[in-house]
Amino acid sequence: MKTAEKLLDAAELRMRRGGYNSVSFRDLASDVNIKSASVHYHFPTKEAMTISLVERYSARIFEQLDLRSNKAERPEDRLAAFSAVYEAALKHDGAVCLCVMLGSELPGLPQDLQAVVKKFFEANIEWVAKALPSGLSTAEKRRRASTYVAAHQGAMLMAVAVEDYRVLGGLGKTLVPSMLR
Amino acid sequence: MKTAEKLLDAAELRMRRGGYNSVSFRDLASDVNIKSASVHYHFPTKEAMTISLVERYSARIFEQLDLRSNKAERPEDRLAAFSAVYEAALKHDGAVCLCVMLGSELPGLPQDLQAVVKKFFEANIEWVAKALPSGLSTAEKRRRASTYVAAHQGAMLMAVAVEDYRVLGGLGKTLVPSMLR
DNA sequence: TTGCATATATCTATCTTAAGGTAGACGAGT
DNA sequence: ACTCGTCTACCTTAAGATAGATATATGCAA
Repeated sequence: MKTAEKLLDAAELRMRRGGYNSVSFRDLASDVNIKSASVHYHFPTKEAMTISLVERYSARIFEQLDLRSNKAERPEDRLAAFSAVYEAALKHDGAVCLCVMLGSELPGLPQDLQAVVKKFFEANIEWVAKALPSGLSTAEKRRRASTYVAAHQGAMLMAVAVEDYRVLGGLGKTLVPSMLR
Repeated sequence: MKTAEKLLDAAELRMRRGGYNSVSFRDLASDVNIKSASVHYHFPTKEAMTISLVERYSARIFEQLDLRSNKAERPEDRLAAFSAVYEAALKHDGAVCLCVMLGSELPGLPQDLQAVVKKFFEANIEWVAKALPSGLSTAEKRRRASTYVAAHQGAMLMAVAVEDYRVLGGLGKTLVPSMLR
C-alpha cells in the first residue's frame, strides 16, 4: 500500500481517538516506519493532511450511505441506513466519527480545515433531510434532520465516554417515530 | 474576586471552546494578569486544575437543574428543564458543555480526570432517568435517558459547528414525545 | 549496452516555538 | 517573623517545519 494512504489510515485512527491536537507527525511516522520529516514529503503541512483526511473520510461515509440505502424507499428505512452506517463505523473502529472530534475542537482549528468539517455536517443534514417524508416543509425537514444528525454525533461521543455502545444502538428505535410524525 | 476563581473562569471559557489541549497555563496567566509560573501556586498541575474545574462545573449544572425543575412534577416538564439548562449555558457562553469537549478527548486525558468526566455523564443519565415516567423498567429508562443526554451533547456540538443555535432549541419538541411514549 | 539525468522517497540534522513544571528570590500584609 | 502571592529565570520535552544529503528506480540518448 502507498505510504500516503498508510499515513492517512494512522492519522484517522489517532484523530478519531484523541482529536487534532493529539496527533503528531512523529507518531504517524513511527506508525508507518519512516521519520517524521518524511511525512512532509507526502503532506506539506498538518492542516493539508487533515483536509485530505476529512475528504477521504467524507467520501467513504457517503459511499456507504448510498450503498446501504439504495434499495430503501421508505423514510424509516433510509433513516435506519443512516444509523447503521455510523453504528458500523463506531463498532468496527471503536472510535467516534472523525468530525465529532474535529467539530468539538473547531474554533481552534485552521480556517480551511474548519470549512471542510462544516461542509461534512451540512452534507449529513442534507442527506437526512432528503430522506424525510415529502409532506414536511423544507424548514421542518432541516430542523428534524439536524436533530437526527446531532443525536448520532452525541451518541457516539457518549458511547465511548461511558463505554456502552448500546447508546448508539438504541437511537433509531427511540428517534425514528418522532422524525416521521 | 479570588485569583483561583478567575483562573477557573478563564480555563472554563477556553476549554469549552477548544478542549483540554488548547488551554495553556500561559494563556490563563495572561487572562488574569499574572505570570504562568504563578498559576502553579493555585493549582499544582494542569490535571488538578481541570478536575477542580469539572467539579465546579458539575455542581453548577446540577444546581441549575434542581432550580429549574423543583416545581416541575410531570416528566415532560422535568425533561424540558434539562433542555433549558443546556440551552441557557450554550446561549449565555456561546460554547458547548465542558464535558462535551473533555468527553471527546477522553482517551488522551490523564486517568483521574477521565474518571470525573465519566461521572458527570453518568450523573446526567441518572438525573434524566429519574425524570422519566415511573411505569418504565429501569433498563428502558436508562436507554432512553442515554439517548436524551447524548442528543443534547451532540446538538451543542453541531450548533456551534454549523453556527445555528436552533439545533438545540428544536430538540425538546422533537424528542420529548418519544421519551414518554 | 553503457551512462547520464530525472523523479521519487527517504534520511540526518537542525531551527523555532511553546508547553508543563521547578527553584528560589522578592515584597506586602499580618 | 511568617505567610501569601507573585515574580524571574530556567529546565525538559515535544511539536511543526525546513534544508540539504542520499539511495533507488526509471527513462532516454549516444
